[in-house]
Amino acid sequence: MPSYRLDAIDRHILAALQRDARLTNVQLAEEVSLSPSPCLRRVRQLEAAGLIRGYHAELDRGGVGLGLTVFVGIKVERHHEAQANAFREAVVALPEVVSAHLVSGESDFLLQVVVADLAAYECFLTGTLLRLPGVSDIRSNFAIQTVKEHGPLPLGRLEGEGREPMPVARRP
Amino acid sequence: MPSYRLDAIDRHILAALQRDARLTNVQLAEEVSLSPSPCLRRVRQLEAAGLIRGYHAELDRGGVGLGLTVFVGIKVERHHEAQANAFREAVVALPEVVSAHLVSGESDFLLQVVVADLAAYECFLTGTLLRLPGVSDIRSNFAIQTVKEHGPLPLGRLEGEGREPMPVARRP
DNA sequence: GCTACAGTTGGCAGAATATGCCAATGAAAA
DNA sequence: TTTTCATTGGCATATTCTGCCAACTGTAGC
Repeated sequence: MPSYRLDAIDRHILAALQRDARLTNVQLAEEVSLSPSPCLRRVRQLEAAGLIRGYHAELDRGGVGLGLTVFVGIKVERHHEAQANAFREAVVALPEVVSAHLVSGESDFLLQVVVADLAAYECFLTGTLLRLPGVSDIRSNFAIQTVKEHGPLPLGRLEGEGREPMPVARRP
Repeated sequence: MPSYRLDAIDRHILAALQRDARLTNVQLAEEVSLSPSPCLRRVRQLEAAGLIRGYHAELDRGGVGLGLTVFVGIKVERHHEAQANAFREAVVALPEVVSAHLVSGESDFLLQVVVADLAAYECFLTGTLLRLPGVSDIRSNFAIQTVKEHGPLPLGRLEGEGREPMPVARRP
């Protein structure tokens, strides 16, 4: 289990696959100035190391009939640890919840919820969210306009083009 | 320009590609119980209709050295429309900003920002965000734990398995 | 300076896949 | 029933995937 170091080519590969996950290995190899064999090997290594967690199609939410995105701030009663775990597990299992983070600040959790319309959200809020274990307060912020979405991670911000810039641990 | 209607097979295709964008067309065809030819044709149609906006690799943020995610609420002075546009364009151009929405509620905009660490965020906040045009207030909520991320859109919540459920317009 | 060595690369070949074309199928309209 | 139209499945060819092996590069040790 060697600990992993990303060189410039690895970052180039990650950036390219982040932009277009359906690149052919031949295309990818050409983009990063490598022949297909070592390119594929690097991709497999990045996958095995857990740096690439998956490949996903990005869908048009409005187009598939999911027109409403809501950012939901939730406060929970922090008395029991078991209750907090129950809350987390419940949230993970909800298909309408696209992402959920424990955050600092006013709310304890920040959820991104995707539903068809306001009626569906009302149903989800009163029928599901408000009944989750330990919830003490919910604040719903509706997305009125999407300015930017699914932006790529800023890999360019890591380090220059140095040889072996950054030690990276394998999956914890 | 035929307006688009999703049937059960289309939704199945979308769900599968959302889960794993590197599925082979042969695998995808088998999963949706179609032969490769019509399967590929449907995928191409879904892409052309704009329902599939792209395919992206999901990276491990910590693994690539981007260990800090911050949700940033921003209030802007709403006096000039031109100023609001300038703000939007500036935000879109920032690589650290992974997503940005105009939202209802306390803040006007909600940004998701990804940086290496707290020092990088301090630099980004004081050197970039606070200097954006029209910003009047900024509230930073740090992600302490990621409970769920990149959850698939809940296509199952759309309609039953009816024939031609839902009219969908082409790209606006 | 020279040798041994570890890691990486590039090329090759067989298997699998992508993709355009055409006939066949099935359902709705006349 | 017949016509029409959209969709499907199969086929052939070009491209790609992927494991294997030899060559190369840079480093450490002698």
